[in-house]
Amino acid sequence: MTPNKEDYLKEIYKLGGAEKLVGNKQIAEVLKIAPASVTEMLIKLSHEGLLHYEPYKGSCLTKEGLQIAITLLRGHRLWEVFLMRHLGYSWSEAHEDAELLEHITPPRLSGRLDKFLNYPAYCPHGSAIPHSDGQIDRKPLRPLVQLAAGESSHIRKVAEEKELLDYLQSLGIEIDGAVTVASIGPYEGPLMLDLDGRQVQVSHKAACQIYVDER
Amino acid sequence: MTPNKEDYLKEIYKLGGAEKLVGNKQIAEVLKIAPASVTEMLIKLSHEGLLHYEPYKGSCLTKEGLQIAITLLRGHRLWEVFLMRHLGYSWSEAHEDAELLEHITPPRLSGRLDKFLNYPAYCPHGSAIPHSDGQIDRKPLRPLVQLAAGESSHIRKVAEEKELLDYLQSLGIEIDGAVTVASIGPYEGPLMLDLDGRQVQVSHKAACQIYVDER
DNA sequence: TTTGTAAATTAGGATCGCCTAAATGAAGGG
DNA sequence: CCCTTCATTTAGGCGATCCTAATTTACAAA
Ligand SMILES: [Mn+2]
Ligand SMILES: [Mn+2]
Ligand SMILES: [Mn+2]
Ligand SMILES: [Mn+2]
Repeated sequence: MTPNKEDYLKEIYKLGGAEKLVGNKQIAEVLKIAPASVTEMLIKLSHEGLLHYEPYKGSCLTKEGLQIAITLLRGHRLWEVFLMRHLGYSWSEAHEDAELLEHITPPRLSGRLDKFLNYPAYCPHGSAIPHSDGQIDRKPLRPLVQLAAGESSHIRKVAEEKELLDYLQSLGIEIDGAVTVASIGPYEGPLMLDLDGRQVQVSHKAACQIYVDER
Repeated sequence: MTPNKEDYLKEIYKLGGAEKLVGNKQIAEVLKIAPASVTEMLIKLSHEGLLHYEPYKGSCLTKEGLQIAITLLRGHRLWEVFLMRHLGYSWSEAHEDAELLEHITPPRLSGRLDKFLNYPAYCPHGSAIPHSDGQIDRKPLRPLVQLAAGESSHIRKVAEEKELLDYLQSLGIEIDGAVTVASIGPYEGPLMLDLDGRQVQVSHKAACQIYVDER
């Protein structure tokens, strides 16, 4: 296992590779690697038994590949908690450095870090932290953009992308904070939100990447 | 810069490459890489301006190479403090995992870790932690094995090698602890030490790797 | 059914960091 | 000063991972 192979597995997982076939194109895009190189690596990973590869169709993770992806996500999210809680990192900084730390986090380290942090259930961006046995507590969520004007809910998760994270943090958006959609601009216009009495405007695109409780 | 190039620079530094020329043989040994491969890499690193390479003579670090080596040592030792102080690692475990963490520790991270740890001066094994400007507070030390029977001093540092660390920690040897050499076995025989009233026997080889105050 | 388009694969190469085996240089003892 | 020995370098290769360009396949619209 090398850091880049780990990233292949992790990204395939994030693209839904635990349930369905993921196309090479998407993998090439998120990893910023030429499609031809992705084909090559996928064949190698399938020979290693980490994923099922169907030429011209796509790939999905095997049990072993899934295990590696989840272990990686666990390390990533635990580090994010540490970096924000104890070192004063911002949302995007924590995500950035955790991207590297995740690759050198053997079970001994993630286990002790987990204990030190008092077994956090979620990363600072709201994603569930897998347990050491690979179990993940999922919560059903829907994008904020699906709420109708006047509807209220609680922000539970935001997508992890540097620019988005900096944007949302500068707006003062917080995980588990209450939100009410005051108004929705027409033609994918901005949404006006009420956060604990504070009025905040967010773009339609950002609202697609913010998740709130379902129902 | 890649992790292995960083390790070349770090090991050259530890072999004295900041002051004198270091031979390829030694570098090959500590890195467990074939001498031919070392030659090749040294030439590459010299083209990158990180060290001065004199064929058949040896190498010494340039200012830039030294900077990288010291930054690496700083990250390594700060992580060791964190791992032992907060995660309950042993001497050898801390050294092992820090070996990996050091390579993914940008200044932002080491700076904040340093602050979180309240600016420790030494790693758990007694080596000085370089400041962020590269400054290192040296203390003059001599190996314990140089003490005469009856002489007393304080243990300030131990060499960082897995087996040695496990051995010394199992004996209850501690940095900054008082030590008196009770007796010295003949012909490189074991030393009997008095540690705060406790009698402990250590091998000659180990006594070569334990450092106490000079004079 | 044909065909255009996007996705995927194949072919051919480059670079990096490592290896073994063979050749060469340096340096001290005789 | 020569020779032995050990350190070092050179030569030739290998596997991993990435690339570009060319070709093939899949799929859906016409
Ligand atoms: Mn990563
Ligand atoms: Mn996160
Ligand atoms: Mn290292
Ligand atoms: Mn140390």
